[in-house]
Amino acid sequence: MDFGAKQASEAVRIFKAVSHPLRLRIVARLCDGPEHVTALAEALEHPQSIVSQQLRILRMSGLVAASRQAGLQVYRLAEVRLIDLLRCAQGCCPEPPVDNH
Amino acid sequence: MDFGAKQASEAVRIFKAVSHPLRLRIVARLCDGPEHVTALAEALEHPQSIVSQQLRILRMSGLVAASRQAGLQVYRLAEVRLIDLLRCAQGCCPEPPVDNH
DNA sequence: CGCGGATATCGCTACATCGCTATATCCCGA
DNA sequence: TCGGGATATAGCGATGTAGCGATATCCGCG
Repeated sequence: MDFGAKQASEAVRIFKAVSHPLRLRIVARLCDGPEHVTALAEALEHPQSIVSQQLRILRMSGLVAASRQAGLQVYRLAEVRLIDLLRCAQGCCPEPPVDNH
Repeated sequence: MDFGAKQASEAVRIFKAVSHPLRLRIVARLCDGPEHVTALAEALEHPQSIVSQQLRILRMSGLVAASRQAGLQVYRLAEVRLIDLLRCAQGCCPEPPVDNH
């Protein structure tokens, strides 16, 4: 498998963004649909300021995007392919045996 | 998609380890088979001390393992699921389709 | 033995990130 | 226009990580 230097840093952008338990869980939640800040903070049981801070990091990394709806700041996934990545990471990739070459 | 706090930190262990261009490229290389330190350092064009340092981190994170063969310290993948993860990251995450204006 | 290549570790400085509190900003409805 | 909920940011001390050169350790071979 070959990662060029440029391709590597691109992938690292993603990996870094989810290299934090709270951020990972935020992203995982957003995979199921948009949510607003306070709801995330409550669901994940973290202070609002921290959640907001991590959302900012995710936003700057391009993983999520925000838009205002009904007075609430709603965040959603900005990179759909994250779903595959997370699913792979989550399932511990139980399907390697399937493809026995 | 649901990541429990425990499951999240487990996944983060992996993500963190590859959240560094050099480490990512090392792991990617090891996906194709074991290699020894100096070969990695030369292939990736980095000083030996740095490669060794990152290998140490990867080793401590449990992503790679080392063994001595013919006088050389040979590193290999320790987590097979990394192959799927990297393949996904490589194929899915890096920049959007090449739309040549 | 002891040399020399291979590998690991150390000491250091610079910079990023963490978690947190307090505070600032935004925006809607009354 | 004002109050207040919703959201973002600033500042802080603590900790972590990067990269580097120098040096220490390991180990097979002659």
